[in-house]
Amino acid sequence: MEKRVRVRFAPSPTGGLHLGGVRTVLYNYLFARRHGGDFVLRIEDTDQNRFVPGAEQYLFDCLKWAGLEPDESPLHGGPFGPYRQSERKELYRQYAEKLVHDGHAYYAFDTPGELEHMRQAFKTEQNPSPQYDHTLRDRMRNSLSLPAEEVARLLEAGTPHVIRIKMPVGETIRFTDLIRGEVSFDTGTVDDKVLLKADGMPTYHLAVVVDDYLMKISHAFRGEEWLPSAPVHLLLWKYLFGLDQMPRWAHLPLILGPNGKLSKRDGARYGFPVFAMNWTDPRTGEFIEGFREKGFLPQAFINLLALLGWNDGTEQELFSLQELVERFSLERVHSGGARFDYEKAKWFNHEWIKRLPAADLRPCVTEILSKHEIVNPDPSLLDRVTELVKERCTLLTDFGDQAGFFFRRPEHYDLAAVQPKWNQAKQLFFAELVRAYQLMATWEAPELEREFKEIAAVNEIKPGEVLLPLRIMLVGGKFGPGVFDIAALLGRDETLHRIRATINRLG
RNA sequence: GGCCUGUUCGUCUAGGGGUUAGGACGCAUCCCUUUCACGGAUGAAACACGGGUUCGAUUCCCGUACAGGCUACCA
Repeated sequence: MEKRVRVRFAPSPTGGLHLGGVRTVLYNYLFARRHGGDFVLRIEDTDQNRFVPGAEQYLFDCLKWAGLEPDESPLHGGPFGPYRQSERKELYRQYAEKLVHDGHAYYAFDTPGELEHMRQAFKTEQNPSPQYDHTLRDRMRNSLSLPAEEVARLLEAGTPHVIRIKMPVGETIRFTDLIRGEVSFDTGTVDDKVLLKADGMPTYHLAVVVDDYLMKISHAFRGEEWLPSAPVHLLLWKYLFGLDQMPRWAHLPLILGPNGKLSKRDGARYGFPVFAMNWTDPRTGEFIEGFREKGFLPQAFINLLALLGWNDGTEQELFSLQELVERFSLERVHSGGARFDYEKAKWFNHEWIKRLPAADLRPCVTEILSKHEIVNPDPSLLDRVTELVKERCTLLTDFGDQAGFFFRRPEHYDLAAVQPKWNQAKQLFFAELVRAYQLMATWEAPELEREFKEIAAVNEIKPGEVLLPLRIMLVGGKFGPGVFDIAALLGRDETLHRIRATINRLG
């Protein structure tokens, strides 16, 4: 049977989608598209306590914005559904029972209190966090330590219990990670992870193995934080389905913040977004800023994330999603963690704003302008304005300041920059300029500039002395593109109006 | 503490037994520009440390240091 490439991303809907999460999705997506395979999204809603309303929809909204929509998911459906772990609950128990039956797992009846007691009792200087492992399991209450009759009686009585994997001793587990090569573990150092919880729900360890098998996943990418539990998963594959069926694993390097692993709190602390889109946790009211609302283009967001730990070996840094699909390869993913640099992130965004034509930017710019109470701008004017100012916009939100004055008269004028040097001569100059501009046959930037300079020459005024005042008159401050370009786009009536109005203000 | 994974300019990285160790962000200086940007030029800035292997190690091996992750009936 043909082995198809099927990659899987399995987030938990606990709220928010941070940089590392999006990058994992991205690499999944790129790999799947590159190899003509399927991108499967499974939702890890195992822990009822941490399930957050609205979080799943938020997740899909983020993926949609970034252009990384999966082929199979709770939302899209697919041939191997359901894709929500909670809806697959019934599936897992039989596999856990099979493991018990085959001697690879066991029932454990220890209560949370007893576990806590064990951790305290065996805690030493050398071993600050004792594990439920082969050295301790005989002293706990489980089907390995208890007499068979006792176990049967407890089970019969419906005593709450979990199923734990029985990690073997003295075996070396090896596997080849797609990114870091051969990785090995000594089974004796890994604890007896819970596979099936007392509420009947599987833990990630069991669920991911069972689902990857049932959903015919061929490649699984996840964060490096999962590496320590890889031996558990590998053993589960060996016991349940055979190692030859196991997907290829790739453990992605972590994304680091200014100090240590990037956390959602880093955003507020250092002033940059860490989630794809704005997210407010309904439980705590905690708000985390998103790249989208901060003014990032999805193209830039994808681009910067892809380059955080990967490059194609050339010096190219700007890639469209399509180009990434064509060039992506796991072999070129760096194995070390990458520190997120907001300055570089902004550079990517700036580059994308510059390279996108005005028409592509139109929806974003329109949205930004509407926040400045500018609605229904003339599309052709909007595009010309966008083209003119985009090179000075690093974030989309910059269009508010950079383009707003084309559609609405400035509210504030930096008169202080003009007033001290304002005099009779300049006043006369501008009066003459207004008269001349009224008579001009055309209204193009080069002619406006020529006329301006001629009048300045006649009045024996250096153009530089009246250029800044003109700028203040038109845009209100010391910013914006070339003054004559602005005047040209503003049109004759509006330009003259703003000049006259400001002259009056200057008295 | 134990286990796992990493380590090239401040940051992202290229490279890989012999290189003037390359690029990008950021920074600095200059040019262009009578605003701010864009663009152009130049500059400062790196192979964590110690052993080994080798004619030769930044590159391979072993240690050490440092960093990060994991060490839950969370994922």
